[in-house]
Amino acid sequence: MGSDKSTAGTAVGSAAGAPLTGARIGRVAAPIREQVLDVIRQGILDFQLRPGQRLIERELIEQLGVSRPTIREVLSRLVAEGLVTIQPQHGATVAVLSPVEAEDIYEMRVPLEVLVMQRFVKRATDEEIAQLRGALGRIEEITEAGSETQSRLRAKDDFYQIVFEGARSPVLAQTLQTMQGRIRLLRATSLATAGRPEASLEEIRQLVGAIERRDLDAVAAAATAHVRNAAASALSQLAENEAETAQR
Amino acid sequence: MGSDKSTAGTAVGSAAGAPLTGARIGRVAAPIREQVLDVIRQGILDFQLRPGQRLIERELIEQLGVSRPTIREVLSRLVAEGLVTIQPQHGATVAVLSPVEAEDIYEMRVPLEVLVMQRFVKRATDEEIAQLRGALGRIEEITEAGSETQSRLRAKDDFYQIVFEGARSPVLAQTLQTMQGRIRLLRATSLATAGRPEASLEEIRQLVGAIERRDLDAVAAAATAHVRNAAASALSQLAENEAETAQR
DNA sequence: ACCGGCTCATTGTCAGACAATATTTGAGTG
DNA sequence: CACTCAAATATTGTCTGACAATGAGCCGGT
Repeated sequence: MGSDKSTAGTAVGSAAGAPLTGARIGRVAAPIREQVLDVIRQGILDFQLRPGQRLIERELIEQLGVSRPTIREVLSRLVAEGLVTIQPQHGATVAVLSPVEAEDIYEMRVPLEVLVMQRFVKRATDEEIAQLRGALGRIEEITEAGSETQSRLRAKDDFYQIVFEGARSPVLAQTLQTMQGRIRLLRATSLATAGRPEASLEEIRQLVGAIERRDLDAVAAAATAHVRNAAASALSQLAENEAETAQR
Repeated sequence: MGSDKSTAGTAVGSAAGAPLTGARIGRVAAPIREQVLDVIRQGILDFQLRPGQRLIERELIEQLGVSRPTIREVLSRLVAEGLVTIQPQHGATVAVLSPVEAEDIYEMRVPLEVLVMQRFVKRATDEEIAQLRGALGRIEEITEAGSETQSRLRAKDDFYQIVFEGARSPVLAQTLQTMQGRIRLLRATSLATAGRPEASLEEIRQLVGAIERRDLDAVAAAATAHVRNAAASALSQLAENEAETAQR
């Protein structure tokens, strides 16, 4: 199964005499820990690893075929991202987002998302704006087809990816990306998928329209509305879940 | 010097027969890597480690008396905090903040700081507000005494500590704390200390006043002004420095 | 049926090792 | 004398193996 070990190790080695060609494309260096990081993060973000689930080092080692130091480094990184919690003598678990934290994150997201969207307006090329329109189109398709949550999430990720690129602010992008990751945790917790795809879509349409018109105020309004609505939807659903759980 | 090794190791072990007393207070567990993390972070924040300086694993190991995995874990964490940069096959250096990044961070800080201050107004106890006034007093003293940059920074840290506590939003607090850390890097880069202590002090006075009156709008205005001015000052100084360096 | 002790699972930390790559130094040449 | 190429060195990336210490669950005794 997971015998990825060989990936980096052997491969290129000492082939023959060809002295110049052997380099560049070989690209032996695909830092293992980056790969591991991506795998686990994706596992969390795709809900394969559920919030609250324990992440036992030995198991991860076996499944991924890497060594313990690597795993530990990766887990540390994920802690920093807020996707994993470590209890001192007890180990790592996939983070569980409390409603209060979720609310905070949404509240922080509002102004930051306004900022990034306005940046996009100011800095993106026409081509990038066109790409954004394209990404919107894909979201529309998926929503109309009533497709899986997974693919809609992915389409939205693409959308944001374009925004982040065009906004030319790595710091802002990274912060927002982390926040969105944590919020996705929430979605896993509340099983949600907060089924308001149509409303959400319309908000995004508004947003893209405002961006194309380069109307900063409208952009701010649309971004604010979008995040606020998403927050309201997610939190109410969460509250519901909470109530149910409590009743039991 | 750094023979902290013994801290955890020997201590409690297998003393004699006393079966019950050995526990609790002993507190053998002071996670080494947390200590290491604090030491290095503090080193960076106190300018002992200058931006751009290389952080060679072997040296850190020798100086701190811990093992390599520990060091690497800590460095990873610091990367996540934005205080350290790692270039793939080349190692870690203390992060250097570019003017562009700095501007971004300040811009993000504005709305977040408004948020945290408003939260403080809404959630802090009267006692906490009084503590804030006290912290302001200490900043005043230090400023009037024309004391060292270091102690003024520390006093301001205390001030913010109270704000973060009272705002009851760990997520927000952590984000802002990280940002402030990165900004402090900037200060080290531009040697700065941005000598505008009086103006800054007056702004903080305004802020505290608004908080005591529980005037949310005034709080927002004061917080915005404070961050904006700090940004302007820091960035202009940075630009100056840049120009000088370029001339040479 | 409850409490205490014991075993086991898991983490925290270390030491040492090896390969792969970047940087620097040095030597040879035009 | 400047420049290019090759060897030597320094440093990171990763693995293996080991041990102590702590927390959790189980089992037997009262």
